[in-house]
Amino acid sequence: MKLSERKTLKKKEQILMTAIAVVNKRGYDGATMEEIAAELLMTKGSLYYYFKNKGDLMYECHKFVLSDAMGALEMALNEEGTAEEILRRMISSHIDYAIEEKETNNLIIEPHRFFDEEQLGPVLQLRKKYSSYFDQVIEKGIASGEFQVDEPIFVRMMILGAMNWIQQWYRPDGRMTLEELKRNFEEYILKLLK
Amino acid sequence: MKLSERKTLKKKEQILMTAIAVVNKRGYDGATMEEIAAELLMTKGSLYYYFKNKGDLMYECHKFVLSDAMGALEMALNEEGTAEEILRRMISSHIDYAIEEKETNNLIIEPHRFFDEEQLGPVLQLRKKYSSYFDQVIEKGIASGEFQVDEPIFVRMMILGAMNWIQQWYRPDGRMTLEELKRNFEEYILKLLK
Amino acid sequence: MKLSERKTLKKKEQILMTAIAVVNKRGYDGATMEEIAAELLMTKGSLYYYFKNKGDLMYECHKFVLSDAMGALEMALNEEGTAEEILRRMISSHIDYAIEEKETNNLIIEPHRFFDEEQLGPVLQLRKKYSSYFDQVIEKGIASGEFQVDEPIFVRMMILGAMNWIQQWYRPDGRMTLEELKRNFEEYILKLLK
Amino acid sequence: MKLSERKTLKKKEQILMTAIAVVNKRGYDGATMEEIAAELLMTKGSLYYYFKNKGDLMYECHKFVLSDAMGALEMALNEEGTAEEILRRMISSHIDYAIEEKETNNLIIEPHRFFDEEQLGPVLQLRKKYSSYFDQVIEKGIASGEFQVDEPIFVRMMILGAMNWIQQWYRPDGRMTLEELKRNFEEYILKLLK
DNA sequence: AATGAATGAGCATTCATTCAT
DNA sequence: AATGAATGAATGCTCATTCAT
Repeated sequence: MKLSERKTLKKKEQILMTAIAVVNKRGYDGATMEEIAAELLMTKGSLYYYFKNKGDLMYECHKFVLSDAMGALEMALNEEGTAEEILRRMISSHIDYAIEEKETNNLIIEPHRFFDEEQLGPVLQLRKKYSSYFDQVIEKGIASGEFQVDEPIFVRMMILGAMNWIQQWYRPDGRMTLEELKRNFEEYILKLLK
Repeated sequence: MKLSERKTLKKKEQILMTAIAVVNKRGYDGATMEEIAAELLMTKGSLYYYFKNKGDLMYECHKFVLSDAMGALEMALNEEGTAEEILRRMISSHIDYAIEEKETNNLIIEPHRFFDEEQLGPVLQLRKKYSSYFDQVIEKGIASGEFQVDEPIFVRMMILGAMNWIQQWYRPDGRMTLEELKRNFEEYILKLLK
Repeated sequence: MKLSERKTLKKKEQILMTAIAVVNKRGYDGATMEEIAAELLMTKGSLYYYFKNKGDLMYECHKFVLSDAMGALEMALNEEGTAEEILRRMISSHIDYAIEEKETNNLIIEPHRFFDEEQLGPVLQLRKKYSSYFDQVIEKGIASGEFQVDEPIFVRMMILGAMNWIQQWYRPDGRMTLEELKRNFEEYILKLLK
Repeated sequence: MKLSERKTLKKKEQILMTAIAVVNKRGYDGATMEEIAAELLMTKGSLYYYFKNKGDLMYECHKFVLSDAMGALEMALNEEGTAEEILRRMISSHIDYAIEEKETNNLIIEPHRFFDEEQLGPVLQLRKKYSSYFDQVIEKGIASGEFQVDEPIFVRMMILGAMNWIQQWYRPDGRMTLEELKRNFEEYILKLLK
C-alpha cells in the first residue's frame, strides 16, 4: 500500500508539472484535459483517476506552484543577513517564479473566477502567507532602522505588483539579462523602502 | 444617412459597454455572445449585425477602453504644471481606469492569446503609446531636475505594474478610500523617482 | 400601373440574372440572399419585395434559364435544313447554355431536393419539353432516313448526358476551343445516330 | 491493439456507409452531422471521435465510394477478353455504381466547392485514375483494330457523361430493366467506338 | 491503473425571413 | 419600393466528464 501510494503521488506530481506547463502555454480555459493527457502520453480518461475534475487539477497545480515558490521564499527569508540582504534574496526568488510560471501564477489573478468556494480558502490563505513573508522583512527592516515606510502593507502591494508585471514585458532574450532585471528591482525597491 | 449612421454608432457603443461589463465579470473565454446579447435584451444573432464575430467585438472593446483611458491620460499630461503635478494627475487617471475596467484591461494581459495578427498591431501600438505618456512625464521631470532616475523605462514598468496590480487587492469598500489609494501611489511613486 | 409593372418586371429580370450568376459561382446552398443583394447594390430585405422567398427566387432563376435556352433551341429547331443540319445547330445551342449556366442548369440535377411540389411540376414540364425538341429532330431524321436508331429516347438521354457532362471537364482556356468542342460533339453524336 | 484498431475501422466503415446514404438523400450541404449521427443511433459528438470534422467525413465517404468503384472497374479491366468484352463489363460495373451511389458520386460534380486543397489532390487523382481505365480499353480496342476513334479522350468524356446522366432519369421501377439499360449502353457506346 | 468510446451541454456563427418605417 | 434592424432556428464543433472493461 505504502508503495503504491507513493507511486500514485509521483504520478500526480508528474501530471501537475505537465499540466502547469500546458496552462502556462494555453491559459486556464485554453488548456484542455486532452492536451495535458497527450503531453503525458496518457489518455484523457486516465487523468480522472488522479484528479476529480479539471477544476481540481487546476487547483492542485496552483497550490503546487505556490507551495514551491513559498518554500523558496521561506528559505530566503530565514537565512542570515540584514533586512536588505534578505529582501534582495526574496526579490530574486520571486522573480524566478514570476518568470517561469507565468500563467499558473496568473491563475492567481482572478482566483474567484476559477476556484469554487472550497478551493478558494486554501488558495487565498497560501497567497496571504506568501505575501506575509514580504511583510516580515519589511517589518524587520523597519525595526532595525534599515527601512522607513509609513504604509508597509501598501508598499508591499506595490512591490509585488511591480514584480508580477514582469510577465507583461520581460523577454529573456531581450536587452536586459535576468541578473540586471533582478539588480534593478532590488535597487528601486530599496529606494522605495529607505 | 447621417442619422442612421449615428444611430448605429450609438448602438455599437452601447453594445461595447455592455460587452465590457460582461468581460469584466466573466473573463474573455467566459463571456459568451449569448450573455452579452441577453444583457442588452437582444438575441445572439443581432450582435452579429454589428460585429463580425466575437474576436472583433472583443477587439473593439479593448480599443474602446484603451482609447478612452488614453484620452484621459493625454489630457492629464497636457495640462499645465510641474512634472510632479502632471504625474499626480496621470496616476489618478490611470487608477480610475484600472479599478473600473478590470478585465478589459486584463485582456491586455495576454494579447497574443486573444487577438489575431491583424488586431494585435493596433492594440500593441495603443498600449505602447499609453506607456509612452508616462515616459514623457518622467523625461520631463528628469529634464527639469525634479526626478532622478537612471533607468527611466524600467521604472515606468514598475510603476505601471504596481498600479495595475491594484485590481488584485483593492476593494472599494475596504479600509482605504480611493483618495487615499491615489495619495499613496503618488507618494511612493514620487519617492521612486526622486 | 402599366409602367410601374413593367418597371417591376425589369427589376425582377435584373435580379434573376444576378442571382443566376451567384448561383453559378456558389451553388444553390452556397448562394446567400445577402450576396445576391449585395451584388445588386440592394439590401437583403428588398429582395423579398420581388420574390416570396429564396426557393421562389431559385425557381424563377431556373425557369428563366430554361426558357431562354428553350427559346434558342426552338429557333434552331425551326430553321430550315435537314435533320442533321438542325441537330448540329441544336447541339451548338445546347452547349452554349451548358457552358455558360453551369450551376443553374445543375439545379436541374436534383430538382426534387430544391423545389417544392408546386414548383416541381412546371420545372419538370419545361425540362421535358426541352428534351422533346431533341426527340423531334431525331424522329425527323429517322423519318427522312438520315438517322437509324432503335431506341431514340434512350439515345437522346445519352446525348444530353454526354453534353451536360461538359461542365465537369471543359475549360474554356484549355486545349480545345469552343468550336472544336462543338464540332466533336456533332461528329460523334451523328455517329451515334447514323 | 490489433483488435481495437480493427474495431475502430469497422465502426468507421459503418459510419461512412451511413453518411453516404444520408448524403445521397440530402446532398452535401443538406446532410447534417446530426442526422448522420441519429441514423447511427449515436450522438453528434461521437462522430467527431472518428472524424475530425464534416469535411473530413465527406472526404472519406467520397474516397470510399470511389475506391470501391475503382476496385470493381479494375477487376473488369483485367479479366480476359477482347476490348469489346472488357468494355462491356466496365460499362456494367460503372452503371452499378452510378445508380447506387447517386449523390456521393455527385460530390464529384464540384469537388472544388467541397474539398480543400489538401483533399482535392487525392480525389482528383482517383478520378483521373478511374477515367484512365476507360482510356485503356479504348486504346486497346484501337490497337487491336476493334475500335476506330480519332478523339479517344473526348469520346471517353462523352461516354462517362452519358452514363453518369443516368441518375437524372433512370428509375429502377420504370419501363427499362437494369439489364436492358446496360445492354443499351453497351450497344450505343460500341457504336460510338467502331 | 488505464483506456477507448460515448455523451451532452454549450458555444460561435450563419442565414432566411420578418417588419416597422 | 426599399431598408435597417432584429430574430431564431439550425449547424458545426469543442470539451469536460463518465463508465464499462
